[in-house]
Amino acid sequence: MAAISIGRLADLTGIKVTTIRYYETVGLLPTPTRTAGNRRVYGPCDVERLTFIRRSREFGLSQEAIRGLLDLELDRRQPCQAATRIVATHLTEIDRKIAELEALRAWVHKAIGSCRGEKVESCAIMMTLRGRA
Amino acid sequence: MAAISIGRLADLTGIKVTTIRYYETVGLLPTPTRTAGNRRVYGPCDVERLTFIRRSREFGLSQEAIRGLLDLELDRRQPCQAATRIVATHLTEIDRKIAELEALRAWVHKAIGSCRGEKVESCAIMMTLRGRA
DNA sequence: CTTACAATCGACAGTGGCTGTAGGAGCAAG
DNA sequence: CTTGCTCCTACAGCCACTGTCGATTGTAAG
Repeated sequence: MAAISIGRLADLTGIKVTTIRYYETVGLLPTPTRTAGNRRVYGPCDVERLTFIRRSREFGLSQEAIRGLLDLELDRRQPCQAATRIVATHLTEIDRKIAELEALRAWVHKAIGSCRGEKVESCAIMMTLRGRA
Repeated sequence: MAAISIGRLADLTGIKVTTIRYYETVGLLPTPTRTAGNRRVYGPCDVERLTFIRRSREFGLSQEAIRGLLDLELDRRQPCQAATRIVATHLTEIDRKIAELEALRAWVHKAIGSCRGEKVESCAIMMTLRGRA
C-alpha cells in the first residue's frame, strides 16, 4: 500500500501541511487513519481530492462551491449541469468584482490626476475625501 | 453646544452605530466624552472625521492608509506628497487586483465554454479541476 | 407616575480562508 | 544517544466588520 504522510501529501499537491490539517477541520478532507504514533496516513485518493481542491481554489472558488463540486464527484455518472451552474455563478461574481474595481479605479485615478501638489488643506485628493458627495 | 448621540452620528454619516463603536476600539475615532448616563457624546468634528473615514473606505482604502491620511489632516499646512503616495499605492493595488481577476475570468470562461453538457465524469470543467496542469 | 418602547451600553463570538505560535512527541541517521 | 527533522494539538491572529446577548437609560404617551 502507498502510505503517504502529511508532509509528502503537501509536497505532492502543493498545499501546506497546516492548510491540509485546516481542510480536515472544515470537512473538505475526510479524517484520515493514523499510525501507531498518531501520524495521519493518506492514500492516492487523498492526493486526487486535494489536487481537485487546489485547482478549485486557483479558480477562486469558495469552500462552499468546492464542497458542492466534491459532492458531484461522488457520483460521476450524473449530468454536469450542477457543476456548470456553480462555476457560472462564480464567473458572474468575478465580473461583478471586476466592474466594481474598474469603477473604483476610475474614481481614484481621477482624484490623483486632479492633485496639483499643494498643501494638505487644498489638496484635491484630500478635498474629495472630505467632500459631501 | 451641538451634542450628538451615537445614533444621530450614524444617521449623519451613514455609518452604523456598531461600526462607530468598532472604529473607536481600533483607534480611528477618539474616545468621546460621556453623559451622566454613560452615553457617548459627539460634536461636529466627529461628523467631519467620520465622513472622511467613510469616503476613504468607499475609496477602498485600508484602515492603515486611513490612519495615515487622518494623521496628515492634523497639520493641513504640510505638503500633500504623503497623501498622494498613499492613494497612488492603493491605485497600484487596485490595478493588480483587476489584472488578477481578468486572468481568472479568462480561464474560468474558457473552462465553461468547453463544457458540452456531458456527465460529471467527462465534463470539461471537472476535468480541468482534476487536471495535473 | 407608570408603562411601553426605542436607543444605547459592553462583551464577546462569528465571518472566510487561512497563517503563525507554543510546547510538545515521534522517528531516522550518524 | 543525540541531533535534527517531521509531526502533533490547541489556540491566537489577520481584515473590517456584523451579529447576538442581556442589561441599562432615555423618552413619549396615557
